[in-house]
Parts: sequence; C-alpha cells; structure tokens
Amino acid sequence: MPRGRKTRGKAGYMISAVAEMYNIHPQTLRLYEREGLLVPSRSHGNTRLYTQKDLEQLETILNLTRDLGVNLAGIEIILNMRERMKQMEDEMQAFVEFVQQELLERSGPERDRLQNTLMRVAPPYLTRSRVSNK
Amino acid sequence: MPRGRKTRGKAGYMISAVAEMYNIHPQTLRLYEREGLLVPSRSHGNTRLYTQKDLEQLETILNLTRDLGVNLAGIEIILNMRERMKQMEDEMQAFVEFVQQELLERSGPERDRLQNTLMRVAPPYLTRSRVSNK
DNA sequence: TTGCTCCTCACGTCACGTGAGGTGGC
DNA sequence: TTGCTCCTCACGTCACGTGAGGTGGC
Repeated sequence: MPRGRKTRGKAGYMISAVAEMYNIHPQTLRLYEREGLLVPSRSHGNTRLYTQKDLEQLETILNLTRDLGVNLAGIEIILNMRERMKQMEDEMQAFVEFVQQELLERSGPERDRLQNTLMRVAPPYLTRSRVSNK
Repeated sequence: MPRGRKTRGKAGYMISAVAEMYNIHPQTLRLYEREGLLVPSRSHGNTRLYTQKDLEQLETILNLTRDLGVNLAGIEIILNMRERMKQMEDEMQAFVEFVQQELLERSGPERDRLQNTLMRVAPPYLTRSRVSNK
C-alpha cells in the first residue's frame, strides 16, 4: 500500500513511480529530459507527469541504450528516423489501399495486371489482409 | 610525389591513403572494421583495400560520429535503417511509376481521380518529374 | 513532519580514439 | 633498406549514469 502523495494521477505517473516501474534512476529520467529525448508534461506545481505515450517512448529508449548500447545522440536520430519510416508506411498504406479499391471495380486482364504489380511491389503486410487471402 | 608502394591500385585505396584523405587515424579504420561498420576487401597479401563504395560508407560514418556524436552501436543501427528506408523508397517509386503508367493510358474523370490520389499520397520527389510538371 | 518533488555539482565507469611496440611482405 | 602493412596492448578523454546535498510544495 503506497503511503504519502499519490504517485499516479489521471494526468500521468510521477517520476519515482516511473523510476520504480522501469528500474531506472530518477536522475536518469531528468537527464533524458534535459537531452530532449523524453519530455513529460508538468503539473501546475512543476512536477513531471509521464503519460502512457511517454512510457512507450521510454521503453524504446531503454531498449536502445540498455540492450543495444546506443548513446543519447544516436537515440535521438533513431527516434526521428522511426518517425519518418512510420510516415512513409502510412503513405504507402494509403496508396495501396486506394489502388486496391480501384482493383475491386475492375475485371479481366486489367485487374490481373494491377493485382500483379501490387503483390510484386507492395510489402506483404500491406496487401495480405485484403487481397492475397482471397 | 608519393614514394614507395602504390597507395592506390585499381582495386582500391590502401589504409594510409584513406587515413590521409579523411584525416583519420589508421587504427580508427581498423577499429571500424573490427566493429563491422566498414569492412574493406583485402589484397592477396592481406592488405586492406577501400573501394569508392567503402569511402562513401566511411563518409556517412564520420558524419555520424564526428558531427553528430553517435557511438558505434548507434551507427550500426542507423546504417541498417537507412538501408531499409532506401528499399521502401524504391518500392514506393516503382509502384508510383506503375500507376503513372496506368494514368497515361486513361482519360476523363478516372484519370483525374487517380492523379489526385497520386499527388496526395506519393511524396513530391516521386511524382514531380513525370506528373506535376505538366 | 514525512516523503516526495525540484535543482546543481561531482565522481566512477566504460567506449572510443590514439599511440607505442613488434612483425612481415612488396 | 625503406616505408608501408599487419597485429595486440594500453592509456586519456569524454559521455552517461548515479549519488550527494540542499530547496520547496502537497
């Protein structure tokens, strides 16, 4: 039973709660914030509040630094690249879905040709659900 | 005028030539090789030979470590991600080009619809050359 | 008051880069 | 021979993580 001040409000976790959950020093969390890797919001009393999204970011950071030995400069770059890759995937996804839509409205050799290209060119995880399973 | 052994054969640059070109210690190049970041081929006498491709890889590495402060673990991951992003871009490119081809064979509202989607969804650098400039 | 929060400063450790030292082939 | 190559071992420096010390608000 936790005593004292609540460590978890609806607005997020306080620093010691996060530190305990991930077995990490509170100062390290402050370091990550100073480096711009993980910037939680603050309460009106200036206390850090970590949201669920912050915790996911933290897990990524810990994976990179603890398991893979990446330093903070590298982590920043990798997080940015991840973001860009996600965007690219989303664009690809949207585009593929549109062409699939076109596909459904056609028939005959043209349909086969489109479908062929889709399978050749689009990553499997984008086409599997709608096209190849049929 | 360089004396002694040739530092540049048609097969590639020897380590001291590369070291001089990039103002880097030969031991550092050996370190990068040991870490798997930059693995040149070898002559039959076991001498390292750096190709043009190796030098490009080296420039990327130096940019990451010198200018951005990324450590070697991070560089390895970033190089891999770059590779994957290039692949994604190639796939995207091929797909967009195919749809553009389809586009040219159509007319009327259907063409407009396809073109619209292309512009909305494909990154500008993929469409500029063939579609938007017309 | 207690137990948290905030902050700054400082130390220990480890990775990276560099140098020395000794070898061998063109 | 000279000047390169190969290798291993070792040191200096710096970033990162952790701890101490002192403050303030719920």
